[in-house]
Amino acid sequence: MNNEYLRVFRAFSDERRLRVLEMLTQGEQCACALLEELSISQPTLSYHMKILCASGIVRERHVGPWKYYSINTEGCAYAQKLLQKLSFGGEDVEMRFIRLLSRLLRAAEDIKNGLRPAKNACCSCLCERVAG
Amino acid sequence: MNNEYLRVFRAFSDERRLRVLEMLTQGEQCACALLEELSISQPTLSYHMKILCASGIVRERHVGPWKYYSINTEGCAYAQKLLQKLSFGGEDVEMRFIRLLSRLLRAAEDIKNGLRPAKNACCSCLCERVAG
DNA sequence: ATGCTATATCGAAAATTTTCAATATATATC
DNA sequence: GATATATATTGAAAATTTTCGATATAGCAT
Repeated sequence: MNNEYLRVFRAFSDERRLRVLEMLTQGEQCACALLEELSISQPTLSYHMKILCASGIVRERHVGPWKYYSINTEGCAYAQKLLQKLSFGGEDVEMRFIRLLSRLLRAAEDIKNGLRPAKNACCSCLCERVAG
Repeated sequence: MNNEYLRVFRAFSDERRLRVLEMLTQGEQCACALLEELSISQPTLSYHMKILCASGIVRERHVGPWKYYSINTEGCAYAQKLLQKLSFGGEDVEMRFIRLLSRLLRAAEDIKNGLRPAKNACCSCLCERVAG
């Protein structure tokens, strides 16, 4: 499976990162503002911001020694797209049929060879076996 | 922060769960089909399916001793809504202003008392201090 | 009821993620 | 240059998540 999804969704799977995102919805924030609000150490903030930026959800901007963070609209749109893809998918009926068929054929083979059905042989297969 | 977000997004933050979701986009699948495809033990599948169902992303259906899983469209729509909320947020300019103001006031207080600026006093404060 | 299969739960080990003190790097000021 | 501040990195401990063997529960068939 494509780890693209993981890189993006992982950003949302930690309470501190979610709080950062929540703060950023109120507009651009500098690192020190975030540090003040969350009660974590500076290295910990750095760690989380790296993950958020790597996911594309957050954008960073340097000004002298400081760093400003803001929501990256493009990255969020991409996350939306990935989520949508997982939610509704390709409706690939053909692929689904092929998979089911291969399971049925395997089961039929077993029966022909006088073997007992394998464990976890699946409902569909068993039903077909009964029907056939 | 509301853990609602965490419960939903955590569902997407594991490779095995993402693979399950990917399979479910091709239509309803029974537990044994998932077990066959992923190379994990039965208790592990059970563990992941519980998380997916608890998040509302996946729906389960019993048929005799078997269990069928499918994408829960409502749950996904909800996830979309949460993601959108985090992406664009409330645009609460007022809140942002209040926070900035309180930081400035604190800095001003420090200066009045002849104190040096605290570490991590933040760019905004420093700028204002220079300007004022 | 007994035996069989599918799934769930428990508990401990394994793997991963998060945390922070110490330290490094980068930028600005003097 | 030296000094000070902001952020990054390292490395090891702490916390959390994932994994699976053993076992429990539930449904079906004989």
